[in-house]
Amino acid sequence: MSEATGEQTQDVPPFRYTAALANEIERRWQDRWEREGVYHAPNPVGDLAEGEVPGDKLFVQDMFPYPSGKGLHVGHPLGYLGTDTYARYHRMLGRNVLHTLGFDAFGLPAEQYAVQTGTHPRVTTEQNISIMKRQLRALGLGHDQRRSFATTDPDYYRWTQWIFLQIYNAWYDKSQQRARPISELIEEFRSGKRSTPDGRPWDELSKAEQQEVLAGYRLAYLAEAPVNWCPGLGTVVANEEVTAEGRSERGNFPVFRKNLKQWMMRITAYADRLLDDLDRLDWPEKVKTMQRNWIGRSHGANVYFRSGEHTIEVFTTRPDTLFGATYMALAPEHPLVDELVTDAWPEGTDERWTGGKATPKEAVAEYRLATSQRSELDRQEAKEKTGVFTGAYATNPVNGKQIPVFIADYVLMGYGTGAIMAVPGQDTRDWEFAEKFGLPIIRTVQPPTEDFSGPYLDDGPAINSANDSGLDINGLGVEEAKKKVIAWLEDTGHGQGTVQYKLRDWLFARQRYWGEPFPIVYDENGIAYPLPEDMLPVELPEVEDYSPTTFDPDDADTEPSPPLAKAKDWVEVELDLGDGPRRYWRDTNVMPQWAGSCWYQLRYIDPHNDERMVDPENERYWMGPRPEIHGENDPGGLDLYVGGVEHAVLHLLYARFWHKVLYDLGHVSSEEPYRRLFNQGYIQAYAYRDARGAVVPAEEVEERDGKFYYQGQEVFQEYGKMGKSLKNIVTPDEMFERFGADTFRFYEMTMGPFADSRPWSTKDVVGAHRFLQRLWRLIVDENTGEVRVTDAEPTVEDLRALHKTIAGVRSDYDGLRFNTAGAKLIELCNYLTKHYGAKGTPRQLAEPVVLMLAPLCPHIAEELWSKLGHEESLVRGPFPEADEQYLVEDTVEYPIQVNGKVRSRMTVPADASEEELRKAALADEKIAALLGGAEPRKVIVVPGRLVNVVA
RNA sequence: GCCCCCGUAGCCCAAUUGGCAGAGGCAGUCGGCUUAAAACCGAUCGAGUGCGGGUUCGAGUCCCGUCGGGGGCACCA
Repeated sequence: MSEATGEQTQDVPPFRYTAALANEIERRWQDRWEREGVYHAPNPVGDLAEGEVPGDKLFVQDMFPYPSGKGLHVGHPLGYLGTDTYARYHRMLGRNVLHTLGFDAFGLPAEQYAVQTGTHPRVTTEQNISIMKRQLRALGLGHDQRRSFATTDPDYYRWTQWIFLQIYNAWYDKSQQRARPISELIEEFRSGKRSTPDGRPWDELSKAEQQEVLAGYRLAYLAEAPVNWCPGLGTVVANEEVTAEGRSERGNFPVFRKNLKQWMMRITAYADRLLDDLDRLDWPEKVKTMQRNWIGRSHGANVYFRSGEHTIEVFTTRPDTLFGATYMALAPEHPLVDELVTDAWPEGTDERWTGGKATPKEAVAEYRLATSQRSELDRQEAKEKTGVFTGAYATNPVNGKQIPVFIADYVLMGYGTGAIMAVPGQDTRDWEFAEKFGLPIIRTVQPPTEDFSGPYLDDGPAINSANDSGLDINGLGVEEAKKKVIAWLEDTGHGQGTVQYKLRDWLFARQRYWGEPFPIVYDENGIAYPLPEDMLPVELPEVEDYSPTTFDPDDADTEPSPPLAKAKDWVEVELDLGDGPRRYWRDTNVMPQWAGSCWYQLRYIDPHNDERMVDPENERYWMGPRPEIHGENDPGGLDLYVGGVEHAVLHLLYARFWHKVLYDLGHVSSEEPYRRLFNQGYIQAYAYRDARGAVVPAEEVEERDGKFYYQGQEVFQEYGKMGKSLKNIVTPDEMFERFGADTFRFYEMTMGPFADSRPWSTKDVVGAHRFLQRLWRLIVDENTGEVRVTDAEPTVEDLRALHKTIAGVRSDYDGLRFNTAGAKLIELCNYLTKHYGAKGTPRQLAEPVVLMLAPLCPHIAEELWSKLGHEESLVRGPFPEADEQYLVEDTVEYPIQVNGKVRSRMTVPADASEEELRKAALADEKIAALLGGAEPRKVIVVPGRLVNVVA
């Protein structure tokens, strides 16, 4: 059986472009590229400078990969190949291109492995990085390797810590809308320009009191904050890491709200700028929308409702509906509830309001207990509105009406003021509540129809909205009505216009080992001290056990104890921080994984600089604003950032925040890190399950007549991510072995639009392979290995085909349309094969084809280029230019339509005027016959396209 | 529940942005090479654009409705 394969290979011509030959070529060129440093991009200054740099530059970046130990599947490199192709194209055009790839190497998998096996996470991480580097190298990526690093390198995280200190030592000056050094704030306090909270002079405050005041301003601050404590993991998790069911995304353990002292980042100070500057970015609209929703700015008003001697403050985005407020609802946790609740039910209290209790106090206590016992899941899934009356009434400021005050769990303490004015006429939740509790419903916006039922949420003229104190908004639209009501509230002292955000401050601490330690120590009184720059980096200590202390997953009354706390010798240090040698205790938290990826683009620019995070001159060159190219509003940043849409909110928002702080403090010249963002699609794959629902190996499934079979049994197709559990993984290594890297690259880049997700199909890869074989054969004799190009002059037809392709391919590469660029190259190759397959290709045609292919398939292109007699690598071009004279045709064939349907065709000179086209079309026999002598009503002439006769 | 994206040959995808529905690949069919085969070569077949309306001289493209697939957010006042 196996003998057959041996005979097969004997028949293959010795110099055919096979996988084996491809592999040999690829390895050889990868070695040469590395040896010659062809992808090195010079900097203006510093250790990577080589004299004058070209003014024309391009900074391309892929989203930071985590070096997983599992190795890559064919879906992973998609983005890297896209940026590589784009970068190569621009490098060939003569631009200075910065493209490299580092590793976001702190993270949980290595730490969990350490917990299980005792292997140091650094060991695992370094192994994984070297595996990944080998795979990336085999793809033929044109990275400047000198600029690669991992976030776990002390040389890198030294600067992550340094940036943390910059943020810690800064505050947000609202009047100037920018961050300033904390020292300037202290000076304002000291000089009395700004008064302290209790009015005492600054220097009379104790150190602890001063620190407490400053903590209210610092952009990185310690706060007793409600956090998501997960005893099962032994750590606190961010909101984003908690599932809708109130459990940890990882491990699926219960998560409890608990007050703990934690590092926070005051990202909310930047909410407006983060929102407004989205307009200056060249990003997918989808991602901008997601960020806008996440920041969630809403304009509205805070309104004061008097209830006895208390004032209940509510936030509303619809102050125009104030006349329709028929009750109030407070979050059950609202602090005012205890004060408001009355001893007895007012006379005639509706039974539905009492929760079946004898007094409001009992009802409130009961309801609060019930609420606290319900899980997040229950509260979210509950469709039925619940609540109880507090016994208290409040006064609606616009009309003096007394309205009942309820507590209800659909009101959240964490949003707005934790209290709402309920307007059933214009709010679905309030409507449902009002119906259930028999509360009045007053419409204050006119619905479009008389028989409209339910709450009306859209715009319309205000009704029932006027009082005797000078407020009348009847007839006004929502926006105008809002403005007028806000003005009235402010004039009369009943409220004021405000802005609310959904965005919360960023919880910036993890109780883990494998992360950046904080450059902070505490004295015996718990006062925090930032370490001076010369004590950086604070390196991770060795520990015997990498796990945080975990607890019974259901025990909410436990406290975090991070692994670093176990390194006693490291935690307790004697330092001289200016007050002489004293004893301090290190912070035992580490930074979250986002920290390292918030600023890595800056380090790519100046990876070895040990004086600064990045030299300003280098930063300005690679990232500075270029208004002359990108318009006067250009914020600067990367020229192209490519990655999956899954990072639309968190990573991209956090990185923008850090970058803006660094900009405010004068460390960078760009206002945004990523000028242009592109989300590549995902490569997915089919998977198959048998009748029992068990997954079967996708590779062994056969298709017959639209049905699928595995070992003779019918199986059923589904579509999803590549992964072990679906048994549908295909690896780049398999593809290299069967076809070579260039074939793999070409297939992956041309199987569909870069932005779209699409299914992998191994059987289709052969198409790309055949194309490269054909192209190879145009230039190399398969039997002798000799170059078979000729000095023959190409025909005009040849040149038309060539230059049309050049123009198309250029614009496709520019627009990241690699699939259509590839199709155009195949088309040209097929044309050449047809005309010259038998007699050898004119050099004038062969060379441009090779050059145009180079961004997609660099190895085979280099090999052919060198066979064509060029000693220099084609990495820096040239790239063919289209000659206009071959792009215009002498004659054009026009379709002639009658009433939009093609009825005839004509060939006319390309420069025919509209009038000539019109005459020629009407003179056409078939058209004349169809018109039957009648005058056409209208003739539409679209130059270059068609003529349409309207009969 | 709300928001966003996508439905074009058996399959993956093009279509100068409102102007002749097909560039390219896979599969199929026919032929060549071969004792035979194909991860070889050549030729060829194939959809009126998910469905229903509308605007227009003209709609895959714009608008409305609907069905299907994917993604994001979610008692956010």
